[in-house]
Amino acid sequence: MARVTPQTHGDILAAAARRFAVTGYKGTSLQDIAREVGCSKAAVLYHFANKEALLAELMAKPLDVLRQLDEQLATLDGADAQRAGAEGFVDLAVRFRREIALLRGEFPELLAQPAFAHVQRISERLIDALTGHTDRLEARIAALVLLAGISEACAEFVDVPDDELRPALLAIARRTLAPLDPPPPLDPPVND
Amino acid sequence: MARVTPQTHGDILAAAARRFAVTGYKGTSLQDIAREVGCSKAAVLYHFANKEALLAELMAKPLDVLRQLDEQLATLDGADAQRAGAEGFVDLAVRFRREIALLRGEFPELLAQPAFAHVQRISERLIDALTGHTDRLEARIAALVLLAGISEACAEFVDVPDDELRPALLAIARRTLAPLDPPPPLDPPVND
DNA sequence: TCAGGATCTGACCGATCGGTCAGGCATGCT
DNA sequence: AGCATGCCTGACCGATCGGTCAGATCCTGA
Repeated sequence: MARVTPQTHGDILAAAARRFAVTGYKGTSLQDIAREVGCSKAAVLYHFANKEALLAELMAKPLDVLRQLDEQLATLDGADAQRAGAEGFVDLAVRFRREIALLRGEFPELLAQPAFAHVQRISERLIDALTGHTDRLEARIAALVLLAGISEACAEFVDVPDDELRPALLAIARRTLAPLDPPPPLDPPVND
Repeated sequence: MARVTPQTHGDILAAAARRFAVTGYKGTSLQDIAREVGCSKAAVLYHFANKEALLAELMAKPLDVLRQLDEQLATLDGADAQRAGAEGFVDLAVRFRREIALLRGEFPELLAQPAFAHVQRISERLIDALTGHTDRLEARIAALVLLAGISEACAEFVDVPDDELRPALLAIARRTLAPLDPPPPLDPPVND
């Protein structure tokens, strides 16, 4: 057998990303990953404590960026929050679209895993920002449509270059989000 | 002949729908379903040939409605197709949101199953209709964002009454879809 | 040269998966 | 009564899952 160097760690990570993106987290076995790398399943578990650790390492960077976006949004309000939330999430989604692809709707279950304990609350705050911190039902629905749609589109159009995907998604986001009642920017909106 | 059969068949179907919606298709075992019904796993497999047959029966009606929508869209063009596609899909998604919820991102894999062989092509034609049969990239992305977003929103807001969810989604769809009423003469306008 | 750590393997584990099977228990028909 | 049929069960099957383990192989430094 091909005896390879410690790049195996990275190889395993890359193979896992590829398989997860196609067959999902639950739908991908450690055997699948090992087969794609060309090593034994035991080798995979030598480099990673368990299957969840693999996922956690794959998602570490995007989760960190998401956390930064969350912090930034906490300082904004109204239309500013709306705009920054949309742009921030589009940037994040485009940049990490391969990582997003591998979550493929397993979100509800994966969020229950320890590694993603905080993501649920962050995404709720993100939706809140996208509504401009209003609580109108349609605004909340629009925000969720947008987040889920962008995620899915990024997973689907992995091969479209960033500089085509990003402006397209930004234009879509601008249209989708309901404009706050006062359209012009300089008016501080009222919070409840 | 048709004896007064216990409602076990329907009970199993309902239990499966509930479990699938929470833990997904792959994430739900026949044991789980049997436990929720209060019968044996073998009883589940007495009423349904296999796990896939359970899913197929759950999705039969929504799939039929989707097929009807596909037929209708084949007769339309341009803005008509766009409008009919959006309204038709919103209606379908709202009406069958519980069924949609149970697909929870397992779409890519489930579509590979025999029962859903044709769905892939239908959804491609639906996206095409939502673009007004243009092939601009942004229009295609917008259509996919909308379809995926609506599906997810319907799965998320299962408890919102139809007469609130439907108009909200229609308004969102109208905003999200790129307008093609003024036919694109030359270059699309550059923003920013 | 050789010790020792890093890397990797095959064999194996218990659990659970989807699915099969023979038979038990009612009930209704003749 | 006797029989057939619909409904359901527990026991069981092979496959696969995530994960463990003892040891083989490699590389490096003393």
